[in-house]
Amino acid sequence: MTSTRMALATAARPREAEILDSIRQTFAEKGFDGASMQDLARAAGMSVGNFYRYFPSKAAMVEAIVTRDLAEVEEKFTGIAAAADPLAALRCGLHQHIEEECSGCDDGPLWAEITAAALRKPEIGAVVQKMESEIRGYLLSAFAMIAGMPRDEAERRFAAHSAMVVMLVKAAAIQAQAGGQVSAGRIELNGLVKRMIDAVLAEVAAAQSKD
Amino acid sequence: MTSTRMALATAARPREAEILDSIRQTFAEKGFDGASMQDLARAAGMSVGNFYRYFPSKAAMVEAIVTRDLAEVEEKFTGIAAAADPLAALRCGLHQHIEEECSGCDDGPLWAEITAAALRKPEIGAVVQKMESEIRGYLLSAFAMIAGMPRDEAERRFAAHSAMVVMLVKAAAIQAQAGGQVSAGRIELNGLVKRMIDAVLAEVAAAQSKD
DNA sequence: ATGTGATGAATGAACATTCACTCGCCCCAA
DNA sequence: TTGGGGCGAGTGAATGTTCATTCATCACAT
Repeated sequence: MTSTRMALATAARPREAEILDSIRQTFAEKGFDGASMQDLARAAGMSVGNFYRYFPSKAAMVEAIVTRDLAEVEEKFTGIAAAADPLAALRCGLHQHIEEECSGCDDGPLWAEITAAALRKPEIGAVVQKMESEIRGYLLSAFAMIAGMPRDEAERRFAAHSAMVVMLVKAAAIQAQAGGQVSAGRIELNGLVKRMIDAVLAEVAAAQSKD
Repeated sequence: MTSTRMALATAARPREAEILDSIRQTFAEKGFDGASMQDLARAAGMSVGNFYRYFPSKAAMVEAIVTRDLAEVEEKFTGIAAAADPLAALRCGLHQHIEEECSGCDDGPLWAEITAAALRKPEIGAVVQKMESEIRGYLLSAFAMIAGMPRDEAERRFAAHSAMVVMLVKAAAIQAQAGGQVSAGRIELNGLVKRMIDAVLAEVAAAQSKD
């Protein structure tokens, strides 16, 4: 997804999206509280005063980031829902996401910041909350398709499974950016994360035959 | 572990430990960058000037926090190593830790902050890195006992497993503090986390019979 | 007296937020 | 075609606040 963003960076596209990219990077580099308004404005290539016209507060920035990412996620899930084999498509999509986070796309620091900020600032907590619950919603819809059960039954039986997938993906993204282990260790861990995700999906798929 | 800290809070114990507790809370409440030196000093019940005598920088505070927590972890692992059934002891210890993080002990925000800060500030990254690699080391030693293999073989085969356990425990602690889901949902997720940990441990234990 | 642990006011830098202002552009009357 | 006038993006200096860090000073036990 980052590649898409990068590819279009030079082309004509709404100003706000470009600004959003610079905000992402600045938050990732300096932290949520560490990034000053002047840092953010300068990174966006504009004056401080004008910057306030776009984002009156940091919470508004997080909201914009979340909204855009959520749209990308939704797109992916509509693709999965339309696939001939939703289970395979979901599995593949998740594996790919884990791969991407490991190399190239460095969203880990950004989400570490946002996660931490969400636990302190209620406005941000609410925004992040909403995002995660929407993603869990997409997952549950996919689970319902996979297990061949009504949506509300999937909700009852697989709420924890959806939460686990979200948690694993986020944790893996954050962990992938921790510089410590050699690359071999990271790859091994990523493989294990993928197997864990497979195990969660297997439990969902197993409900199909039982019912 | 928090309970231990709390119980001794009023009794006579080294000053630095008390200060450390107040620092933990302040970081958790205001964030790593959000907490000013004056905030930290006031929370510790002392003047700003004197505070610098104890901790000349925020990195030093993180180092002290990490060092103390690491000592607690080491204690737990020596207990596990001495147990009649190390697998059961490790499993039980991990489950208990997941339980604790869910209710009562709110270390989630603190570790979210430290994790985020570690990705930005190299000094903190190094400290956190060292802590996690030591914990992975304890886990690997336990794995070696459980699987009945030399320590270096465990290191080769289960590096990812140890990293996964650390990741799961941390992610669960952070997730447990996110206010969104009702308590029922949290408990379900905790149960699934425990099962995931069990699955990882089962893989380690399974190596025993094969070899 | 003297050393030790503690204080909190002082300093200058950095911060969030506002505001008076410029400039380029487009629409429309003449 | 032209020119004036309004509109909105963009500026950066000004204001009052908070920050990290230092240091002259204090209380007091020895």
